[in-house]
Amino acid sequence: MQSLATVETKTARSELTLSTILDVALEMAAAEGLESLTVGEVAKRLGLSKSGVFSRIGSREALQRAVIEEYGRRFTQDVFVPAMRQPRGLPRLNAIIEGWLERAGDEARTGCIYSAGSFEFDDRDGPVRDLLLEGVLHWRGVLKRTVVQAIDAGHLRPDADPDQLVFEMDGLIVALIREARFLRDPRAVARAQHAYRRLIQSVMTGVEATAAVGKATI
Amino acid sequence: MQSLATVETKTARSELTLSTILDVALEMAAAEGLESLTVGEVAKRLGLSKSGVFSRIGSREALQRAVIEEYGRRFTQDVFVPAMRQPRGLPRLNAIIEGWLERAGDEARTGCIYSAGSFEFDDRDGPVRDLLLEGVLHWRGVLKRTVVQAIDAGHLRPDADPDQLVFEMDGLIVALIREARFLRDPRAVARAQHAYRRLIQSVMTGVEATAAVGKATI
DNA sequence: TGACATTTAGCACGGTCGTGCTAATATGTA
DNA sequence: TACATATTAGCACGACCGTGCTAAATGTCA
Repeated sequence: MQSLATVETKTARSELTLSTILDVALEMAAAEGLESLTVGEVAKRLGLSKSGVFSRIGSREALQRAVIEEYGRRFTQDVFVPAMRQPRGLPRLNAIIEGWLERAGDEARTGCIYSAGSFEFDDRDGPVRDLLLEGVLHWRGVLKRTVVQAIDAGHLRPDADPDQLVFEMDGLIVALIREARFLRDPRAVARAQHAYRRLIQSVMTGVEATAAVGKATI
Repeated sequence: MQSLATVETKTARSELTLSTILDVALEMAAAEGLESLTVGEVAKRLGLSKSGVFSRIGSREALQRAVIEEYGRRFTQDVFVPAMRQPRGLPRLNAIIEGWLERAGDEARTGCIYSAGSFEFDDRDGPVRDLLLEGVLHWRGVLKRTVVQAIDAGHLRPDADPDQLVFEMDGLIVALIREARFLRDPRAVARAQHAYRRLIQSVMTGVEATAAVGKATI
């Protein structure tokens, strides 16, 4: 009973350090990958001891999981939440991809945990992979619903294949990140935008849809 | 002088074990990534001692480099060499992509060193990254030349942007590999083929070009 | 068969990793 | 101020890493 209260007081401090741990861990994981996320390195960057950090996070894997979840929250906040303010159909779809490409372009420096993680954990089963997969599938689900809505609204051709479109759009993000980070081509974002424009135009229907694309400045 | 002869005799045995080392290292690197390629694990899989393996390879990094080069040779042999037998222009381009997608589909199980390596070494400079980059740029160069030839031959529209096309095609491979390995979707190859067809048709010119695509059964 | 060169094994070193256990410190309360 | 409690540091353990050094095994040739 009182232990609950004391727990709350206890967590007051430690949660603050926990959140700073998360911050630095997120930065590390984004820059160098989830696998090179290391307890000692996090501690060093914070000026803490290794065991001090460890006692907060519980385990390395728990830290990885926390990082993934926090990254996912921020991603949703940055990309999907703003796009939801756009009207259904093509405008919203454009807003999602526009924001996504923009963010992926920024990540040329910081890195994307989900894209890099897709290749780090394509062969390694376990909770971390599960969490990554869950995030990817979630966003693809949102994307697919948006595509379906665009079809229903008559913005996209009724014979368009939503799964195919989702594959190509999500693939475009991965391709963009590789182009920017590995090949270090500053034109990567422009190329991805160009590819998206071609893709969407090949499944668009009428004139007002074209106007919508223009409005979104894709 | 005689030392040269003795060197040749000496290498007779060791080169055999070296090539088996390379074989197993290639398999490991393809399955789990270049970074998780480990001297002890290679030794264990071969029933050799760690130092026995080490004395052959010189260093871990040298083994990684050897693996990359051998992988590149095989890739050239499997994809580019056969495609070169096709006539210039679109037929050859189709053959390259067709073979590439096919191979990438197989790699759903084995893995692609260059694709995974693009994300493993996007932030880590050094000789290994240089070698990976060299390979990627080389194939993209071949791909670009082929695209230019297809434009010159009138198969592709003269205003087509070769660099943009190369980005999209190479990106498609990366997207396919992620789709197959991380998301484990068996329809990945079909999706990538579909995407390629749409891409190429958006830059094609006439009727005989369409026939060429059909001939290549893409 | 015996001498020799080559190839492999044994072993140790220093390093980093994740993770427990225990002591010291900082904090909040009576 | 003194005490209880929450928070962090210190330290050690076992595992694995790459890499040298030295001895043993293996094959080759006179």
